[in-house]
Amino acid sequence: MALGFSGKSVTFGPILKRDFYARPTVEVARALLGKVLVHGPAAGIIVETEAYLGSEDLAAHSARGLTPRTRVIFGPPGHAYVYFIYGMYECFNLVAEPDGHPGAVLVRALEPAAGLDLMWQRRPAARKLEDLTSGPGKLTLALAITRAQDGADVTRGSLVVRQPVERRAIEIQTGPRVGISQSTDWPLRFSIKGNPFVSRA
DNA sequence: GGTAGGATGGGCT
DNA sequence: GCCCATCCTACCC
Repeated sequence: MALGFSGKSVTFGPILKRDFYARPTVEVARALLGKVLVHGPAAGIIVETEAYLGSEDLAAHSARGLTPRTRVIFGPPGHAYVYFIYGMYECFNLVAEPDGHPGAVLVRALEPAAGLDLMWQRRPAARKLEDLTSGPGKLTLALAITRAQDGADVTRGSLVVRQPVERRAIEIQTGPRVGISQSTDWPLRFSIKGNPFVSRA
């Protein structure tokens, strides 16, 4: 069973190629809404993203420069940046911008689209469908994305982003990012307006 | 309906 | 030693 934006079934189209990611981070963050994140048998439609810029964005991990943890953000686009947070959770990003230029898009929420049984098993704390993947730590649990995928090429392999077969018109809601303490006023959070799987209205 | 507080460990100063 | 790009539970309307 697969859900669409309005409950209709959705199948998956071609994998997004590297040039999709090789452009300004904000463009990538907006363009990812409605695309399908697939990891093995589990998949979800991306409904909420945040852009983290390389320069002057003090909320971005890359603001402190290239370190062992942040090296992937400075590398070629179309790769996964996965980091460990609050001692318990992992967050999944897609690297944007040309090689050598930092920039990453945090995927904050998905609409479950495939592998629902697996997701329920991996998310025993979830009480209802809207709880399964409506947050950055929730969706990595549901899709079994861990630091083992840090640096993975998302244009090939088992962790990829696909075009939905049916393109639909969506309205993008823009606002400040969540859970940060610096650069808090920048409008770098994007979501599909009205989608019930967004982490916060 | 709402929120305060705790869990838990890696990264960097 | 402090700061986290978070989530869940308990408890209170």
